[in-house]
Amino acid sequence: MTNTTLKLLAQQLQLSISTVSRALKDHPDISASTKEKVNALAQSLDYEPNAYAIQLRTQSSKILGVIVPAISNLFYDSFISAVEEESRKNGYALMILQSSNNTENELNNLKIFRQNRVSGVFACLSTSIENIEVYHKMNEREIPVVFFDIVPKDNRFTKVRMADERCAVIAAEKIIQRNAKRVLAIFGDEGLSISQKRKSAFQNFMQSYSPKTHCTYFHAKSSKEAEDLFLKQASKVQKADTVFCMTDEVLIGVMKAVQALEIKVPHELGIISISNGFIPNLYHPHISYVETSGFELGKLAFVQMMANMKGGKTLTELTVDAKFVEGGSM
Amino acid sequence: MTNTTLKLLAQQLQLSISTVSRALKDHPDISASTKEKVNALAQSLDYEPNAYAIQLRTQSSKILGVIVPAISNLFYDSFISAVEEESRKNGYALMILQSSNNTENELNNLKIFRQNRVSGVFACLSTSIENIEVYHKMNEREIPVVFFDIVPKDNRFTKVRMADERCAVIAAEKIIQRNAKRVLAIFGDEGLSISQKRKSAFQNFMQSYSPKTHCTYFHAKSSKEAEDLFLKQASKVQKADTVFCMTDEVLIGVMKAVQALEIKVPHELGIISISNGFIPNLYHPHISYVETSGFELGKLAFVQMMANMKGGKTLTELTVDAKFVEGGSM
DNA sequence: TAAAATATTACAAACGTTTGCGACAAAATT
DNA sequence: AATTTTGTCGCAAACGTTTGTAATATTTTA
Repeated sequence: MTNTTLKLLAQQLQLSISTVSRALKDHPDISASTKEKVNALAQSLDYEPNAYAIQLRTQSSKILGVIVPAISNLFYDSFISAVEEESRKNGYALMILQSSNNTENELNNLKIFRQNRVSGVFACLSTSIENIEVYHKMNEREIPVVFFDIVPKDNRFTKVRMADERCAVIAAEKIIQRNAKRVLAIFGDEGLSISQKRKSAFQNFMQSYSPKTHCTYFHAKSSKEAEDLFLKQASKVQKADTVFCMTDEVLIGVMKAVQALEIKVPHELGIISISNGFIPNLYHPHISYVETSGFELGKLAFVQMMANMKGGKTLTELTVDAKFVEGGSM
Repeated sequence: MTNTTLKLLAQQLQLSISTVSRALKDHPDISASTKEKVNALAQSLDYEPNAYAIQLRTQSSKILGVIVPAISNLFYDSFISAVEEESRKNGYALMILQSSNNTENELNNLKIFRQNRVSGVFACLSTSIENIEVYHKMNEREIPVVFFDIVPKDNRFTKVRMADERCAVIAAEKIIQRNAKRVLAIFGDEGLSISQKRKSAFQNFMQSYSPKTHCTYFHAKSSKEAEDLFLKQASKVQKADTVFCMTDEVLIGVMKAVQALEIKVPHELGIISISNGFIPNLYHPHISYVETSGFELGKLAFVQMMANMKGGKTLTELTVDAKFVEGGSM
């Protein structure tokens, strides 16, 4: 069965294509009576406008692109979820591609976006950073780019991200409030700037406000690494009374070790992490965490995208603030 | 800056549009020398074919639609991840929409798909089932639909799903092997057919092969429900020595209770679940589970989609088999 | 009643491709 | 030398819209 088009409607109604087109969009030029007829027929033949033809004609698509390192990721999928929700409300559809943290994929994805003439892209940089030029190419083509989470330094772009340093500082505050003596702080992949930022913020805060607290710092790239690391530390004579986990990955590893060693939380060990909340709430007691909501970030990113598309350039770096969520682990 | 088009290339090279078009796709009619020239210019002006124009002309898009209840879901995101990977390899891009288990959204999403003339859609039914007619509309328009996970009974469609009954049977086998005396079996939402199927398969198997084993059956819609349920059961005199968790949700709830009660796994309690593996591996010891891989399901779904698009109708219901993964909880 | 204003509809070009067919030359065949 | 084949390339239509402008009919105004 062939799709019904304006032409078909026009023929059946003995009208011109343009009249039909205008009738369907309630154009004032068209009389009420023909509008009725047109709508009735369109309904019964269930006419659906061909998005491609529209986009070709109007040179603007109702599609937004999203590039994430991975879709199966606790943080990103809540981001996507939020963006999708907002997009749908505003008549946009999403095209989601994953880079798998691979530059080649990322470039490929961008090409697909350009070829599909998306009207904007949300991008989370893959960890290899040399490839920012391509994003300029997008801007040249007047395709706004909103970076999220892992953003470039270049301030010619619009960026939204979590208040990374704040997260670490809030965690440090709580640790000090708890009156911790020996702290084990495990951060994420040392190569990522986000790890560095959070680490130095944490370190500085601890230094300034509680220099007597003994802190040891580590990095872990995977939950396995974090688990091994914690096990090793736990076998030492001077055990930590508090552990800070920068990421969900780290927390997962630590928790496995904690369960294996049957350490009592929070009596023997206080735990605090940075997370969107899903993982921390898997345990008993719930782990206290500083919340970084991909959901809110998504909402914010969408607002920025709209601003970019409507008005002129809004080159800003916005951050969504973090808040502490009390579990029972501190 | 305006996008470079075939027309532009043609003008600059003093060639016709058709020649340029053919040159770019290595058509045998075109001489090697002009192919070179065309490619060179296309390269330097970084020409990108306009997907809309192509799709309008060829009446076939390189876009596949995916409808999932929710993107942020351990199972679905691995499905999406797999489909995305396969799609990219085959030159397709994905348009992902979430129904939020809401019929209205689902219909809306389908409309978007039709308007964007996607060349196929992967759909997971939202739990309200009356709306299958729309999918017939898709088929009438020759847009193949591949259902996954939650599929309609109607066998005019192509379906892929997990071997639901098998999963439950495998779990039952393992429970019998363990020589369990008292089993607590907690299934998912009673309203879902998948819960019913798994339950009766489990029940039948236990009846047939180990009638002496004492089993109690429950349903839980959320992890909180499962947690409360387990807590209540654990306070009884006759405690279960084995618990079966049909879903991740259930497992999460049970594990919270288990941790709260400081029950020793597997000595005091054996645990087995059905899962894709993420949640079970969060605990120590790892929870044994029957694997249902969204990933494999995604791969399978894609193959079916391609078959549907190429050849004629392949109306089959395929299932991906399940396998037992040993953790330390049994 | 003629002129002007308004209401309603139609025409046609354009968006950027693809593709069947025809045009023309050069090369090969008779 | 006349004819056929082959190699290159261009013309033009089509995909389904949108939209500026022209055309016609109807009403209002002077």
